[in-house]
Amino acid sequence: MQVIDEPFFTLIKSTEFRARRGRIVTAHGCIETPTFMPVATFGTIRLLDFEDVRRLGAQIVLGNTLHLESTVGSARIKQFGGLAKFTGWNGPTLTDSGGYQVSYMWKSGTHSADGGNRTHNSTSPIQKINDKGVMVKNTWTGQTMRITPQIAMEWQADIGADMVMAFDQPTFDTDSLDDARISLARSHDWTIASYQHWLKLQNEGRAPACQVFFPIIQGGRFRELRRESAEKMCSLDTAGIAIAGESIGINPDISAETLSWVADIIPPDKPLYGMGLGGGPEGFLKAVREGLDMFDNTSPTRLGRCGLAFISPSSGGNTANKFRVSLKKGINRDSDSPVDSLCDCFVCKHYSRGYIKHLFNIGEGTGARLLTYHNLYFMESLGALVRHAIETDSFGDLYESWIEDRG
RNA sequence: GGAGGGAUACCCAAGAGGCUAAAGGGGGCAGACUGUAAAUCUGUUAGCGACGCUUUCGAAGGUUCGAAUCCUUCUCCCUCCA
Repeated sequence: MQVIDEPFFTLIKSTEFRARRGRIVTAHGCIETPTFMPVATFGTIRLLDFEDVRRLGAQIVLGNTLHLESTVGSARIKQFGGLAKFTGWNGPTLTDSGGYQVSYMWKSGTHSADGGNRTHNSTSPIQKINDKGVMVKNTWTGQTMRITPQIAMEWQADIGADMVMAFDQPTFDTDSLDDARISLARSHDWTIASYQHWLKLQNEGRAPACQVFFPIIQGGRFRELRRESAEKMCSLDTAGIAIAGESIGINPDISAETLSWVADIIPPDKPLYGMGLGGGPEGFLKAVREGLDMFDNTSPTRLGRCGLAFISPSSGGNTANKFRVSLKKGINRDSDSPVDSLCDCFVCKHYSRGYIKHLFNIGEGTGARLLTYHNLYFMESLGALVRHAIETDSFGDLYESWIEDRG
């Protein structure tokens, strides 16, 4: 692993609102921010290969520690020289710890708050959660796996991504203030345990020298908890900061509000990563406006597989339709128009809506592949537009042209 | 010419006197999709002046309190034998 002289994050330009232009330097390459990061949960972007991923403009991809450990295994990835080499991507990578999966798989069963412990139904693969960690049934092998903050960081050290995340516990938006406090306290304990153990791993040379750690701000829908969490997470001497939870992942306005609650606490020299930031193009623009530098979301890939494509305002995209069009709808049967009239991805250059509708009708996976490619290209292009706009002091104009003023 | 089998909603296909406006698929339409238990899931799919009414299981009659279901005739399709 090469040694890097440059700082991990450089703030290139601050601008109107809180939008800012930055650059992240990793051992596997630079990342211009703000940027969208495609999700390669199992070490692959579903239906694409990494040649596609490079071509569509991705700068970094995500892997998920729980999914990788449950399948190929972190030890084997280490033998291959780390995630970037193993997958052939060879570019910057980030791994999520699995904390999110634990929480939402737990939540998907019948659950109730119970002193920070939750009772659950038997269909959930999460067998037990307590302050020390989690017992999870491996969905692929059926084996029971133990996850603690320490174990999660060891797996991430071996997987060897450029950026690793704390093993946290997301606060549910539906939690009462008392439950949210309990959950947040555990999340903080786990994050600090994650960080301390990761520092140890790095000192021992088990974690790559150029790997960096991100703690995660939680706190759900409570301003005071969000601020408390931000203070605590930012007090750690880490290269970056992440913010997460349902209120980051779902509604763009709530995401933006949540970001605004903590904006003054985030140090300007740390990149801010919105985990699973939802809302597609709208979410992206609104979060950038509140100072977000990097974010990921599964929607471009998942929606693409389900027949939904992102479209720009030039093709009728707006906040009401979430900048989406469904290529499965009958109205597209006779359409020889591209998915998006201004997009210059190979899908929009060569294929019509009618043809893609036909591919979905016959159940041919190529349709899903084409939309996966388009959607990721779209998000990466939007990132490039945003960066250019910030550089040329026109972010406000770009924002207005996409997000209409609704009173 | 003779002997069987069949016809059910947009399509395929269950049902063999009341619990059937009619299972299940497909297709259509609508909706959802967070750090991917997801190329997935959910709802809906005769009509209307909708907690009710009207029409509907190839067609026309009949039996019955009640028929997609039983009987008669007719139409069309398939298989086998001449």
